Amino acid sequence: MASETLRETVLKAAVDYIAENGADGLSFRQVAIAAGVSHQAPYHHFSDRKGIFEAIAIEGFEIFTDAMIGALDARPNDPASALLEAYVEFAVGHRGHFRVMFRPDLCSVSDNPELARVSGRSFEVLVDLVREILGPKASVADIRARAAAMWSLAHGLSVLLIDGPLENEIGPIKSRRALIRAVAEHSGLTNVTMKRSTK
Amino acid sequence: MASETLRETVLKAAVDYIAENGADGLSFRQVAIAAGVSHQAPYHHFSDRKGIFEAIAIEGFEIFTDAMIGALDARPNDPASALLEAYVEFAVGHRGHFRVMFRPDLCSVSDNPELARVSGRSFEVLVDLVREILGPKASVADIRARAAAMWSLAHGLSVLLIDGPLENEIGPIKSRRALIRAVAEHSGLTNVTMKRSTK
DNA sequence: TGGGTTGGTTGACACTGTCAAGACTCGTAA
DNA sequence: TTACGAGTCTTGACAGTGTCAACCAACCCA
Repeated sequence: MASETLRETVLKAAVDYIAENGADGLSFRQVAIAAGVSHQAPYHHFSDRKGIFEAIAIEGFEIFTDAMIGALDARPNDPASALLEAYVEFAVGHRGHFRVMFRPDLCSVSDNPELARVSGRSFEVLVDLVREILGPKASVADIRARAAAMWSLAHGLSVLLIDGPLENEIGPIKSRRALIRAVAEHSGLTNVTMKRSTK
Repeated sequence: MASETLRETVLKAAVDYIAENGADGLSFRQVAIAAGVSHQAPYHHFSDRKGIFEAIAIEGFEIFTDAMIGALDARPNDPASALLEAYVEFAVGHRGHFRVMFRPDLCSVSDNPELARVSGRSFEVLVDLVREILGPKASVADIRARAAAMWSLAHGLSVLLIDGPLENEIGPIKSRRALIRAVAEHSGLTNVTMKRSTK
């Protein structure tokens, strides 16, 4: 039990640090001594520095997937907007996780099967939605392109928001939700009607 | 002269390293000894580790802006697509620069006026285009939202491409240019007609 | 009772960014 | 010619980092 709490303590401290300062200055040792434990103790819970990032990413993808599914369930008649909003709100609200999840130099999908599984599950939510939007007659190429477009828009907006350049250039953002909706409007990717309903 | 070449050598070596391995493992000392010089020599050309990243970012934004302007000049009747393509191609072709330019933890715009200037100039290219597309009657809010949407789409696609997850999930990409065009098609952000011509 | 697993410790290693001080090579002024 | 000062590079040191190795203290179960 004590071990479980140490693992969780380390994880939480790391996520908080990354949300504030970015992932790169994170010190294995500092996290340990901040948790009141020797500099080597975390090694019993994480294989190495990378192991912490992988654990953060896995936790992040699980929260992320649930958030997207929840948003789609809550707004079934505006699914693309709901997904976009859920994506960006997750990134902003969990930037400690988000900053790690898409950084292959920190946590490689090819090195960790569990990470590959949960990140794949996230992507499936998007692809399933695209299939519903485009209908059964859509080509694979179209599905890929549409998924890439929606993912790019959501991901780009998220990154530009949490890393700061967007606010830096277009000025302070009063309502993030209003901006997301306006971006969605202009993109042409939302406001869609389903071509069929699955399940 | 010899100093100039050392500065350039260090810069080039750093960019190449980052393109391969990401920015975080970059070692000031390794770069120095790889250039055949003492571990302290680069300090006469860069104030500190951050100084290298700022120099890379400034160089990157200059290339970036030129690339976008060149693409707009080359395809005046399809400017939004031209910009999107130029953005993504720059990111892929100069990933060593791109990986640094939008990382405020590595190079902060607020700490370096020159960096603020060149990054602002890049953004102006985008906003000028949006103004042309939307016409003189467009509201500020619409211009902001449209610019944010185009930037997000381009930035997101770039990040997902160079960091790998896109190819990881949708499978191998035969023609990057074809994918970019398909993504542009699916979004309503390209295929626009100018509402007025400036200059 | 006793051995093995689990979770923790201390100590050491090479490597990092950075500070401090010295050395070499110049062009220019005395 | 000589002296000097700026610019460039070197060597040496320091604290902090990730990681390896060995040791210690519980605890569970045969």
